[in-house]
Amino acid sequence: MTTIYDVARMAEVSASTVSRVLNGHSSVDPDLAARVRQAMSDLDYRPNAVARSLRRQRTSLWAVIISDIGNPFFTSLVRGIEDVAQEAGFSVVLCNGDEDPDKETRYVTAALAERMAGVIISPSGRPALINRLTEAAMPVVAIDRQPHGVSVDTVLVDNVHGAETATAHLVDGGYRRIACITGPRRISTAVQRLRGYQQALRAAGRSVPEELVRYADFREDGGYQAMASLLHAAEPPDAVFVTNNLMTVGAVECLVDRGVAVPDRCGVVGFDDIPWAHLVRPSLSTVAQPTYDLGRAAASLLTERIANPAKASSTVTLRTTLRVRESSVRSVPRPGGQPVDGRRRPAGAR
Amino acid sequence: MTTIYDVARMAEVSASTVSRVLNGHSSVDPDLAARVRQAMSDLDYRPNAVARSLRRQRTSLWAVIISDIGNPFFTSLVRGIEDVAQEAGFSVVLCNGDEDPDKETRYVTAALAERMAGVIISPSGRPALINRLTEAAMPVVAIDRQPHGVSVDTVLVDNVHGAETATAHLVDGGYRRIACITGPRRISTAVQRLRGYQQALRAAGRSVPEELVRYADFREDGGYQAMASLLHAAEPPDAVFVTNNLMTVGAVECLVDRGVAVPDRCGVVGFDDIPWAHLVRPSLSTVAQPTYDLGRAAASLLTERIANPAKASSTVTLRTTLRVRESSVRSVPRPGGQPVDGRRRPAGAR
DNA sequence: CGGCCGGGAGAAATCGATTCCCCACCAGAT
DNA sequence: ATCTGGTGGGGAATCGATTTCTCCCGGCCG
Repeated sequence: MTTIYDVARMAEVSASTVSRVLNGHSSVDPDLAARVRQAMSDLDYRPNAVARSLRRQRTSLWAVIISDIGNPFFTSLVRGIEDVAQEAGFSVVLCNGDEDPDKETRYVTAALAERMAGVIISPSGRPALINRLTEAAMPVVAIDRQPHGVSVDTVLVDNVHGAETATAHLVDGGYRRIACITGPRRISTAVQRLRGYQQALRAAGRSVPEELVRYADFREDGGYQAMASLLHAAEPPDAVFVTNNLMTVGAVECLVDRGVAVPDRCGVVGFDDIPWAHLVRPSLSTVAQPTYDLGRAAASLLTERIANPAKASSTVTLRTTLRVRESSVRSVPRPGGQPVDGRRRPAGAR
Repeated sequence: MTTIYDVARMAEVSASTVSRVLNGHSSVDPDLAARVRQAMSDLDYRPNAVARSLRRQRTSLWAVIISDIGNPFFTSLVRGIEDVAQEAGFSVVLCNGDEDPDKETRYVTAALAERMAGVIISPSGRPALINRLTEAAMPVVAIDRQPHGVSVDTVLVDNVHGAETATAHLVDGGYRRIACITGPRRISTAVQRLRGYQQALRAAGRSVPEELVRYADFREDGGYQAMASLLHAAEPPDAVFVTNNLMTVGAVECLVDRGVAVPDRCGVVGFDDIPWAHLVRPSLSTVAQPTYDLGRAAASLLTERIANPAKASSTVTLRTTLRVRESSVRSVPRPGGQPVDGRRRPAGAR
């Protein structure tokens, strides 16, 4: 592996001069600079980023710790981050926390040990991890979820508003008993989306049916179970608002399995889009998050934080968009009516 | 930031001893070791991985460069890699090449500059990138696609066999004019899957209908266009084998848009599973790849290569599994018959 | 004409951990 | 009692870049 000294020897200058050419911090005689550049290309010299990081006490890598690589929510988010990072001269490495606190801890440890330039994290667990980062003076941006009791730059969507819009859409569609499947009480997004649902019902002059609210785990199977439980209620719902994409998939599977026609006997709106929402039959109405822009916003906050570690932390909130598809629009707007064309399987199929 | 010298001072030993305790390479007096460990925990000492890497000339990070973070093929692959990496004491960082040669190049450059311990790459472009890695003596494993003209450890699936099985399944189902939508000729998987299709037809005593083969780009839209083109053929196909997941989605969309009933007027089998294949209506028959095991196999090869850089490179090939769902099984096995219950939309809907 | 200023380049210190080298010490053998 | 062999631990070199310090030289001003 060629070093800066090899280049210096070949160009007949000192290593200091090579470094100066490399970084352009100080002016160098054009002739010398040309010789150095020639030598660098002749030797195919690649600076050792490890040595540079050690001396500079910072790297040019960002760690992006996401909670589930399989959740499509993150794919365009990551693109947004990457695009901004690249403009700012950073490289992005993805760490798959996988909703596993141990794994998440390991990646936070690695980010600290490797002295990465910054961390963008979608915090799945308790706030202690974020504290470890901030205590070590690591620039951090939290994304998607608001960490409790920690002062840190955060990027969120307007969960309350998005949930209100979705619920209001179901109300407008003539659905009368609207249920809600939400996530764990300790997670801010679950709480806020539930609140939006409640506010929309109250705004429409309805009471909030506590017996139609289920707390699940944000996973596909949790959505399935919660939907099954709702169907066993004394008076089952005729519509459901589900607060994340994987649980929406589970809920729809449950409805299909039980032969409940969507959207006619039960309307469905989910929070957070999925890429194949239009392929699923019935296609799913969703509250789409501006994932690419979330990524860009988080990355911008991180660059600012790195440039100015002392600045007060801020929160950026972006708006969601309601995407109305088939699952929330009755083919014939007949409140309480019979299914019209909803069955995709023989009745009674399990 | 506390260093090894702070620990040494507090424990009243030399830095060498602290290092020995840290790494356990040499035996240290138990009393001293205890003092050192106490000091490390008192000071909350975290070794600086950058300094360690510089001295050791290697890091404990693997770069996994995938061609498209949005393709579900990679999600469980990455889990397989992570599980093995963790056992071997490595951390995995994901790099999203995004089918963009420039991005891929940047990540390869970063992996080299950061002197990462190894690289697992799903090569999207030309083999020059892999050469840059091997020339720099970087341990590399290629996954999914066989790079041309480079000697490198590789993990593949048995594409020919998988494609044969899928095509044979369509033959057995009574389909008579079976088309194939494959990928670019320069990509090994596209070629092999096409070959499997051809072999299965010949094995069944059929001729290979060249006019029913389309070369597309492995993207959703490419699949859509190819399917549209097939439907315009003089004698359209009554079944299609599609050689990757995104193109399968596109092909099915096209069939739905044109009101062609799946599976009755046109059977579909795709190569490579998608997580929501069972939710799409009709649910999609696919050739599933053992993605988790592919990841494990790649990671194992990489650990071996790192342990023994001189060993001859090898190729591991894993078997695929045919998942038969609705899209390839006629509700009534009536070769050439009319659609039975296939229409999900009014005929003629675009 | 002399001193001061500033630009440009080399020498050397530095970042923090690892590891080679060597010394001190102790046990066992001659 | 001396020599040998082995072990444990400290000192210092090392990894490869950056950055400070220092020196030299030329130009400008008093």
